[in-house]
Amino acid sequence: MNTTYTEDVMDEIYFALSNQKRRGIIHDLSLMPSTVNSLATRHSLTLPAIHKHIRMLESAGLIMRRKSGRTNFVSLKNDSLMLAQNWLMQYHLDWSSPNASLDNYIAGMKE
Amino acid sequence: MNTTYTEDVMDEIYFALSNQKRRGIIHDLSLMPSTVNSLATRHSLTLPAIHKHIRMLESAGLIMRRKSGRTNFVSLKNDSLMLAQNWLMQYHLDWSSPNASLDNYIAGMKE
DNA sequence: TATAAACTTAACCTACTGGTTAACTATTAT
DNA sequence: ATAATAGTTAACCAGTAGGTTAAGTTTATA
Repeated sequence: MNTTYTEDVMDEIYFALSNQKRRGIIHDLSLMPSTVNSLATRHSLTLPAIHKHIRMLESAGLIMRRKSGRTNFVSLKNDSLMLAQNWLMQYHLDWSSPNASLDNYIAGMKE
Repeated sequence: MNTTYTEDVMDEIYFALSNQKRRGIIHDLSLMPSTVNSLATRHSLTLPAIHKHIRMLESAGLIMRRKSGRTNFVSLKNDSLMLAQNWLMQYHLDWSSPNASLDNYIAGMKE
């Protein structure tokens, strides 16, 4: 099983989420779809700038676009967000017992 | 309430997660704490290279280090992972109804 | 038909990533 | 005391991010 493809996608997804403006865009879109122009205005970005963010988000599979006339409607696509979350979820298991293990480990090594 | 500090941390966390090797390191550490050398070997990275990854992960609050003699033990720190997950969680609410909203939205705009 | 609107693309810039090799520091072992 | 181990730091490099301004394209409007 080759997991490299998935890993590359994960890289893209997390990178897309690593920018406050892009997280803001995702937040906006979680409330309702929007246009490129409207997103640019609300996030105080020029059109070329928002364009780049949108392309990144789209390439990561986090959003989708649909053209209607000259207007581009952008909306959230949930699949990739789920992928990111699923990865994080696997480390949720033992969050109840925080960092106790390190001391034990070091103690064990010193014997 | 100023959320900028938290947003900057979020940037760091997600950026840290946007690299396969760093995710691999986190995975390793989720199983047991490790040393810098051991991580370098297992991920086929030179010491300076792994050092940079570790510094990023530490700066993002995802891991912690403890020096014992000349050896550095690295272990997972769960707080930041939780922060990242919490952000993703808020978009989990309506994942049952995927992308139906866009068509409705466009239809609404066209009236 | 001419103009405006809504993007898109190109070219440019500074800063940072992720790796390298080489040199350095601090601790442990012979 | 010398040498090996474990890690850090510095200097370098190609590639990319995230912004800019300017120019181009497609669709709607007056």
